[in-house]
Amino acid sequence: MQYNYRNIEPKWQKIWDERNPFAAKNDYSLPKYYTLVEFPYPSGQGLHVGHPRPYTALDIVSRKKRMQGFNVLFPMGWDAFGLPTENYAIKNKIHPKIVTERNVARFKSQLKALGLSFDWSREINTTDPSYYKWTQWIFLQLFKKGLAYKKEMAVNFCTSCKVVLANEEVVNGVCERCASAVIRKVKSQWMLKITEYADRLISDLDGLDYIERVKTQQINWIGKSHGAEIDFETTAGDKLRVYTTRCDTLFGATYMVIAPEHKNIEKWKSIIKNYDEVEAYKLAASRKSDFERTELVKDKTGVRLDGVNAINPATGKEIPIFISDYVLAGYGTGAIMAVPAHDERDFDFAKTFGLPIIEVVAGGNIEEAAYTDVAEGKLVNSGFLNGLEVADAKKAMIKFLEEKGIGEEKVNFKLRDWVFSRQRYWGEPIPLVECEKCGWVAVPEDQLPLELPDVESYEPTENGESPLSLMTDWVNCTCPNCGGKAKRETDTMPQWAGSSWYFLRYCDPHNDKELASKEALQYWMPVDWYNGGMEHTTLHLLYSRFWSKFLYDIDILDKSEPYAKRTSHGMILGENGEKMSKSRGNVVNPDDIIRDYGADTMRLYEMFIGDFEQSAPWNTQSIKGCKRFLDRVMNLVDIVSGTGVTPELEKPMHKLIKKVSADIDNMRFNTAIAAMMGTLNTIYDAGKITKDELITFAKLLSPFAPHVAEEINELLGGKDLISVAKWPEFDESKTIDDTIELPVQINGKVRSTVLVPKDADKDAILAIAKSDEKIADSIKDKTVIKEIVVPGKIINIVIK
RNA sequence: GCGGGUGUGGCGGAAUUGGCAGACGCGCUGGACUUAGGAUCCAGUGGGCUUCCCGUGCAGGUUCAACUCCUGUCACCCGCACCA
Repeated sequence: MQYNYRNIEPKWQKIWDERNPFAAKNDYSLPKYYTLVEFPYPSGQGLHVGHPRPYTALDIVSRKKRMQGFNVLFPMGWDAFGLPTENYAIKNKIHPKIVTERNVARFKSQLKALGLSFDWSREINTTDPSYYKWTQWIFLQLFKKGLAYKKEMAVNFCTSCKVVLANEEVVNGVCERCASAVIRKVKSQWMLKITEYADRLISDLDGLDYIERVKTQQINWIGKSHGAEIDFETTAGDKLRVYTTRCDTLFGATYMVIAPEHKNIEKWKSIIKNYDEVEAYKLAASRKSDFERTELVKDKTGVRLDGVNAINPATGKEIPIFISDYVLAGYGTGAIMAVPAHDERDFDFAKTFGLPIIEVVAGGNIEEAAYTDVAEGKLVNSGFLNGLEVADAKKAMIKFLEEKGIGEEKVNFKLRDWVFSRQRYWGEPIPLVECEKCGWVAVPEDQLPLELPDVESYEPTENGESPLSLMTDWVNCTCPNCGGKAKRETDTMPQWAGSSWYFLRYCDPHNDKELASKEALQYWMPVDWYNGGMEHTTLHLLYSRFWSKFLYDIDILDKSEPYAKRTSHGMILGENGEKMSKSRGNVVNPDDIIRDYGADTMRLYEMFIGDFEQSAPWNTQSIKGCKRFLDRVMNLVDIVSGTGVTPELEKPMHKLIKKVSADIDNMRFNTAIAAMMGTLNTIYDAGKITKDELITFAKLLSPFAPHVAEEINELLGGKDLISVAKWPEFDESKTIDDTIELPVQINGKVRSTVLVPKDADKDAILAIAKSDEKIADSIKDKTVIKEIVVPGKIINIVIK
């Protein structure tokens, strides 16, 4: 039976569209399963073959769960605010809304051509005012609870374009579009206090089924560290506070370093003798990003503050103070005590500047390198700490600091608050007004959504303000509080905002009273299985968990964690093994693949390409194998005869059901397909198959290649959709062979294999092994030292 | 630099988690069918000095047994907070 995918794929897609068998039901008494994939940013390039990999994977999971009787929610939408659309709009003078509509239409038709079982009736779009009304509403709740605040922040500013740039738009320190110098400009920005949730974001990971590397990456990103803050007296008559995780090494602090932005520099201006030099260094540092600054370059740079010294509170000695850009203003107190003997960065700096290196923990060779091991070594040269282990020394030091009132224990996080302002047009307007009398005031909730006004130009303004700031009619307003003169906030939200809660909207996407009804949220949440890229592990995943916890705290959600399970797929690389990108010219368009091989083949290949969690290079040649497999499966329709069980296929079929079911649950799609290929070969060897067996085979195949499965089912007389048929079950006893082939090793090398009954005991197995001709030959005239029999696994005879 | 990960035939990968390394597929070789083959079918396919030996980035170690565990080392990939 030849099959023509160009006819049958559109045919079944149309039928699915009409009958809508994949819509999630609003019957909350059914067992539910919520599968989620990251909704795409609808870029101008359309889908590339990387997109369908995770979509197909969770489509397979969703289809299987439906066939197992679950009420499945598997939705799709568009994360459509963002920079590329805005830049395209600026360049081509087209409204970003139009650009977005176009891109969404293209993406949607491409996704539909893949036969994905999304519930399209729940489609959402973050740029839709009926959606971002609730994004704004959540922001207002954060604002009202004091979790949104304004802070001076450095931003990238192109001196030529007069535009605030994203980090990505800064390439080698210059503007991506005009190659002019980029400076760090200080602006007042809205911030969200995600750091208040830092502890919970770590501890609540405990009960969750996230793959391990996602958990560790989150924990490390949040970066909880235990340490102490210590005050150092200075010769300027004031104090300089540092944060350290190694307060035990205080006796070894031979100098101090403060960040170039540290406020004391301004304060000490009159007593710093080399202020010009310091100022010049500050300027140079302002041109670097944090990333460039912490990158360990060969030579550390810095300038000593001539005229001010600090006093080490442990030794009482005067030590110099430097500014250097390896110390960041945003972490800890923006100042450190430098212990070159036990910190690599301090060691390098001390070597460069010829500063004293004093060993205070024995165990290393500080002539050669800093000794940073905290598990081993005792304190030396450290007064009252001498002889203590590092951990004990830390405790003793904290006690000392607290008694003297010059410091205390302190927990610090690497996690920083979330910069929530963008000086851009294509984002959700921040629904706040600044009143001359009342300060920042929330736009009343009944006035939401605060819609994005139409502007003439999407370019940010001369001074780096958002394009919205030019719309005086829109900006000038009255204060909702006192009725006085007020101005609207003209910054917009980052793209992260809309994606921080979208999974909640899917639960009840058309609700105009609430972001979603309480019942819908109680029923559907949490997401049972969320798959997405590793690149979203630290930002999107953390931001959305943060918002969920906040919504839990204000009683919108009854669970504080949004995702019960999180997995991550590997990237599909170009044929040359490099990341697919337009600039590398190695992008493969799924449209071409669907045209030449069909959607089922494309789906199958993307799942067969390798371990789902690992990246794999695309190879158009290899697709043929998947096409051949589907052709051969279709051909079974011609040899099918009778009903019931074919004796030689009974066990292979039961094994296959078991294997495919387990592999889907464990996201081992590649081996599930390999098993189906193997069984198909067995069927061909047998040369026959019954109708019942072929239908079972089609059911197992249907999550992977749904069009082919539907077609086979129809050809065999099936009236209902196989996509929602009952998933096959297996009989465990029929998956076990009566005899097992066991390898027999001599001295760890396989010399023969023997067939043993499945329930034979060790002695029986050994006897069979020894009666094997080859084995008997090997052990005669030799001394047997040891005999190892692992039933079901192996026999190893050690001889001399 | 910091954090996370990967390394197995010509290629993508598999190996029940310490038990036959290379399942399944691509490619390749030979054959069948054919006017034709970039279709289909059949057989073979890690390497070598082929009763045997070697082989999972590299160097050691533990074990009856190591792709799997331990120590060291090299290479590559992803993220680094205004790309999404």
